Amino acid sequence: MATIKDISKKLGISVTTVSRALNGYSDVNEETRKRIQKAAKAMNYRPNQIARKLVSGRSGIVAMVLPDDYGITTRDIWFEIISGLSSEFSKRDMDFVLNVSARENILGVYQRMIDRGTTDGFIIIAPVKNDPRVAMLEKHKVPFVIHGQAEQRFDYAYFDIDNYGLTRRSVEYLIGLGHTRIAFVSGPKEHGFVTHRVKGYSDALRGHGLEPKSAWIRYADKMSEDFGLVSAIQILSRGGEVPTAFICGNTLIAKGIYQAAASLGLSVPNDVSVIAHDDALPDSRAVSFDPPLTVTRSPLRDSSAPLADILVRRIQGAPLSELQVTVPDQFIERRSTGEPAR
Amino acid sequence: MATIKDISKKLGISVTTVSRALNGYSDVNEETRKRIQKAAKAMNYRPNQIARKLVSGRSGIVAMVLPDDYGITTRDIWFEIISGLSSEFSKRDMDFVLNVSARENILGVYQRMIDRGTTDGFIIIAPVKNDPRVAMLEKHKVPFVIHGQAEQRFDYAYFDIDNYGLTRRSVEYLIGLGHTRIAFVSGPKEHGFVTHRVKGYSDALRGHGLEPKSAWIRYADKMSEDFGLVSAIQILSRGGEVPTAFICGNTLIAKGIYQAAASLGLSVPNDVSVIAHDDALPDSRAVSFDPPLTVTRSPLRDSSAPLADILVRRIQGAPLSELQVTVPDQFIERRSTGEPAR
DNA sequence: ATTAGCTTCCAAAACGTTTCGGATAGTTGA
DNA sequence: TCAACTATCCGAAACGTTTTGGAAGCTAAT
Repeated sequence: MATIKDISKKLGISVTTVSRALNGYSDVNEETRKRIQKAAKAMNYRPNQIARKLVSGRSGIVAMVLPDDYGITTRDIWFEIISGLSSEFSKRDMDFVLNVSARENILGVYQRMIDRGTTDGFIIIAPVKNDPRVAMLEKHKVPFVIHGQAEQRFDYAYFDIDNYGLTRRSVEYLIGLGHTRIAFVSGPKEHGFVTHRVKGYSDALRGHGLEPKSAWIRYADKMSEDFGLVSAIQILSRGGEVPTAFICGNTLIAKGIYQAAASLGLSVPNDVSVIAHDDALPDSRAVSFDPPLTVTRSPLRDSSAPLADILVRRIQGAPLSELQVTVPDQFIERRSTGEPAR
Repeated sequence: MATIKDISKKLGISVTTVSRALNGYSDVNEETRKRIQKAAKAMNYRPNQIARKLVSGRSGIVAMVLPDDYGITTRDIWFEIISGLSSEFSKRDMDFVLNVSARENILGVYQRMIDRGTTDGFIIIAPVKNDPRVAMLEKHKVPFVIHGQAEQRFDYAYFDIDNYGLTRRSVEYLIGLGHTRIAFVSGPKEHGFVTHRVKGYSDALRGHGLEPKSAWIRYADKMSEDFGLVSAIQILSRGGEVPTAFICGNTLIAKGIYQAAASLGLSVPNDVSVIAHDDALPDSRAVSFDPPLTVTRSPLRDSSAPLADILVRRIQGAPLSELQVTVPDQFIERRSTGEPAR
């Protein structure tokens, strides 16, 4: 592999100048730069990343650590995230290191990677309250970006959708249709996004003089079709008042609720309206539900590029204030929502 | 972070000796070594991998590139492989870089990674005939290991199960039970493992004076439940002779065949025997089929460690002859196979 | 004619290791 | 006593970059 020295020797130009020419510094004559670039291309020169890292202190390597169980949803979510991130970092000429390990070893993996010091930064997904990963990375001053918001604090880089607003708008929309009894089926309590969604849901209800009922708020360990099915049947077959609408943490839960409704002889949307948040995974398409599902939509795939950007800029030392991004989602009205029966 | 120099300075011992002490060379007094080790621990010294790599010429990084479509089976297979490999390399203090990209860009990704030169070696999975990835890596003399065997050639490192023997034994077993009409539903023709399996299947039949019928050999683009279902129905509802047994490339196909049998009012194993190859993915457990599925079994998970070993040794320059491994599988007789009806 | 400033270049140091080729002192063998 | 070993240590070079701190030459302003 050609090195910078080879170019320098061949052209009779100092190593310094070659380096600076190739790195776009302004203190080299445009003509010399051209010559150098031409030679570099001719000799198929590629900067040795290792050497570069030794002096710059950076490796161009970022990492993500995943649990080997399904996590809160399905492997499809992991895969979607992995795909997006790996290709985004690849575009930026960085290496995306993945480690999948047993949940109980994850902190150990972080420790080892931090110790080895080959990793410029980490991406953290599915943050929980007082996330120990965050604590560890902060302690060692390793840059990271969180997908989602874990804490009430705001001194870290994150990218998130507007979880609060998303349920808030769903509730407003349903109330607008005439609903007053609205259930919410979401994910595990300890996850930040769930907290925010519940708050958005509750605030919206209270804003219209309705008091949220705890029996109508369900927290899944795993946001699956099964959980949607079970929750809906439990909620709908309990004595007394039943909800006329369901808000779902994802489309899988919605699918379970469709099934529950069918099993109970109820129709969507005539008897129950259903609305879900849609991560737009390639496999479960809300539009091909029957009836097509009304959603708040923010494609998971769209988070990859911003996450990569934020992490890169964090590594370069950009101020935190620029690295805290919340994006709006899209509200898509379809046929799973309508006026309540009576 | 403490460096070797800090230790050297603190102890008044040369950098060389510190390095050699820590790396277990014999030309350092045991007592000095103790002192150095103690100091290293006290100062929380971790060798800087990057610096180490600069001199050794290796990066400690291996990579795998995957297509972003489902590939021949499901994402679960990818995830299983990724999990296994990433944790194996992690154990070896190496970084596992993953890149998921559109199928048509994969060669470009390889090219870029090769050019950057930060990758010590690659793992190639699901090889096809005249695989362009193999050609490219060979051309650039980059070490790699193949999961499976792609070619008739034998001058590359690979790890594989005995695909030929696996179908061969399945056929022998079924013939032993009295079957003479046996179908085989497998994966895409261009994949090496399919070729080998078909050969094992055909050879076994011919060995007993039976001629394989091309109508009873099915090649799936995607080894899915759907393909099993469709294939079985097509084969079983065709006029004339129908098979009394099915051999399946994986358990998903078997599941499809179970469903086809049920739909056609046929019983497993009374009307059709079913036997499959089982990669032992955590989600689809052959033992909980109804009836439990007879399989040739070789857990995909078990291939991670050997693959990692082989690649590491390839990178270190071990001779190819030691790096070509085929492992036997386990034959597990369950209740999906029996004597043919008449 | 001097100073200041700009453009263009470069030698050398630095990053943190490993490794090469000794050097020193003590011990052994003849 | 001298040569040959052995055990233990070390200086310096090397890996391929980037960065620091000028230097040289030229132009423009004073």
